[in-house]
Amino acid sequence: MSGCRERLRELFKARGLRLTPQRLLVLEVLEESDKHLDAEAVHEMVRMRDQDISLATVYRTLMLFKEMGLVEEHRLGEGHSHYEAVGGGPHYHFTCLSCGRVIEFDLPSLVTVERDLERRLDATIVEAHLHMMGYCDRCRNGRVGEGDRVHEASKA
Amino acid sequence: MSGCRERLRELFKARGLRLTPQRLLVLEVLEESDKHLDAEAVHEMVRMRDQDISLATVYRTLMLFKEMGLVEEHRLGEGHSHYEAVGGGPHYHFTCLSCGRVIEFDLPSLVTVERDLERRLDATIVEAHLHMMGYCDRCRNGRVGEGDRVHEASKA
DNA sequence: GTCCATGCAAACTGTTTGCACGCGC
DNA sequence: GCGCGTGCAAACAGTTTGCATGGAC
Repeated sequence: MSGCRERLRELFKARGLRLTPQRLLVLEVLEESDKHLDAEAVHEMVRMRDQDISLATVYRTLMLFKEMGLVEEHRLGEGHSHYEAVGGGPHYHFTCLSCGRVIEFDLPSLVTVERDLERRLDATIVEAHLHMMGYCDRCRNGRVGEGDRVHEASKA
Repeated sequence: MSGCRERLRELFKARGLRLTPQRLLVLEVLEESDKHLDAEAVHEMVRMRDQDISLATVYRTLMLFKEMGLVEEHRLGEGHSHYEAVGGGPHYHFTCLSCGRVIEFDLPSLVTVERDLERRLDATIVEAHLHMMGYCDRCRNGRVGEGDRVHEASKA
């Protein structure tokens, strides 16, 4: 973890950026959570450790991290964004149209598809978002009540 | 086209909805354009035929059409939505990170992937959005100037 | 000491809603 | 004529920005 922090510090220095406590906190929160957090949620969690952090700073930090490639932004059809620290984990999403649950999954075969498409379009593909929607196991059978519209992102 | 309109009329009547000139215009505009239009663009184009249509009506109509399955909504990473009349055409999107061009493409093999995932998650999949990002042929070679951030949706 | 980063509040964008009137059925 | 659909303007949510102060380097 402290090794990580060293690399971070260099990453920032290289760009003439400063590694402030606020920025560290935002990154920590994102790395510790395996859920998709929206800006508001990040703000709340960060505030539990530092009362005085502002929502604007959270937004600025998330945008910065996105540009630096440390964080990914997802728009899963709702009116706002969710953020996730980039890591080895699965990168695609399934949303249940009934209970709102978000399930992450991996799909190695999509890489083949990417290669295919690159050739067809003569393009370079940098990123792929796959978003499936439908009804999850819980809702197909026992049907759970709506309302727990949480991004629990159970890894599959 | 008038046959289409007849089917429409029945679709609406079945739900106790009214087929107003405003609703017809919105649908016409979406069907005539092969681009992805955002609400504002639809509003502008509709206004060329009826000055008095309001943006609120456009939004309400788009939402209604989405629920009826006549129109699809896409959020391609920008802060707002784009709409497209559903048709036989390709359904997936590639966005060029340099010039902003959006290219639509088809990908029949994704259906196999869907089946796979349904089994793995024990879920029913209703819809799939695939959004690739990278650099298009024009930008990889000749590099076009940024700025023409249009949704031209060249079919591939 | 320099200059980037922050907090605050106000601005802004895209979208939704309340309400009285108008028009399709 | 009944009641859905409309236009208008105001409300709303999420996000961005201007500015003076504060803190990393």
